[in-house]
Amino acid sequence: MSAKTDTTTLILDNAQRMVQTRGYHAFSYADISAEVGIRKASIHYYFPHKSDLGRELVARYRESVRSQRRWICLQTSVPEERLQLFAELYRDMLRSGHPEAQGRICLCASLATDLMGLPPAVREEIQSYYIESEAWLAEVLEAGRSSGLLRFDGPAPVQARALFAGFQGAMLLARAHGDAEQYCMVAHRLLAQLGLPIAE
Amino acid sequence: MSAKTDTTTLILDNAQRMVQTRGYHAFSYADISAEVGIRKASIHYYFPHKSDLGRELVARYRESVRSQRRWICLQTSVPEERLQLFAELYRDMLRSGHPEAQGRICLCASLATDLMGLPPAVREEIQSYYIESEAWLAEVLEAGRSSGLLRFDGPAPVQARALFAGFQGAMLLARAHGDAEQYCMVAHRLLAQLGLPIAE
DNA sequence: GTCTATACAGAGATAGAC
DNA sequence: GTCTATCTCTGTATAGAC
Repeated sequence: MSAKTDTTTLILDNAQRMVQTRGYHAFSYADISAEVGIRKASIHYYFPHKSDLGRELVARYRESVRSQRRWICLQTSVPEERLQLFAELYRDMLRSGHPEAQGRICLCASLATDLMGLPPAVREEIQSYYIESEAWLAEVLEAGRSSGLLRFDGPAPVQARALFAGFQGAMLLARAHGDAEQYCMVAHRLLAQLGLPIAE
Repeated sequence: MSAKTDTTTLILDNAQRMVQTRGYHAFSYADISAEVGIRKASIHYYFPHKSDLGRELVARYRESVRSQRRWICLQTSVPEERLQLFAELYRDMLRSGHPEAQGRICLCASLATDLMGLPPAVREEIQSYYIESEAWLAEVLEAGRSSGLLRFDGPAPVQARALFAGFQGAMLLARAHGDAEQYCMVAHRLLAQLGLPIAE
């Protein structure tokens, strides 16, 4: 219950939710102001420019997902289970929010759309997120193949990127269809193709 | 050489390119004005509201892709080859533009990010696009499985959605990595997983 | 059809008081 | 730290002349 409730965190939390649901260019300092309960000008005290806010948003998100991957590695050392738990991170994002999920997708999937219209500093954070995520998946895939539990051809980094692309796209599709469960079905299928026994 | 060059088409072409590269909220009537060479106010003659422009954009795109799918069906009746050609539609989008591809992704992938901040009429067009595309892929997949050339488990519509999600996500990733060829590698891997022989 | 001119709202941002 | 006040720029949209 002792969640951090300092102003910086409140601003970031609300900004992140809005980017995940509406995109970078569709939220403003005025929107945050209304949610957090302080005036527009006060937000500039914490984040002088919107690009500062954007960069910090991605940096924090990267660190958060990184820490969730570490958590996954503590839970299990079975490659299939690690992939399954990773898929569930994104499932939980889609489901999060009020009763009927509003549909939050991966922060970086949302930002990747506007990529070309984003400050360079933000763009680089996004690229790093993708590189990190794909590298982790590649490691897990390779471990699974070595142990004979996963089956796929070609280099693990390519398979990792294909799997990751599937997750990112599945989030977009699930939200467009207005049904978070569509994500789960697709994720399940993607993992099953790797030779996973029926799980979850 | 007799491409339509009427003003309506010019506006739509430029607007589409900007949405595909920057997103819906990151282009304005002023931007189009500069590209097409008429004043902002004149654009309102063709599209009174931006939402009118957005709706027409997706409707035209839907029809265009629909017609390209028909073209694919005329080229070949081999399921694997149809999937391959479909994947190449998106590859060509990523590559299109000036020498070094600027990275145009699927119009609907771009719009799907801002989905919640879009006029309902636009949102419905996008959903229809996804439903159509997935239905076509499901048909092709089922035909391939029947003929013994493709291998996958479970219902074809789910596999179709997983494949489509892979394409959409691969476009996002390829652009984020700044390399359209990454899309090709992922698309190739996605198709190979369906039991395709090494092609192209 | 295309123009000039203008209205109006919202955006990001700053100055300076408390 | 947070406020009020203000600024400038941009975005969407309309009116009316040509």
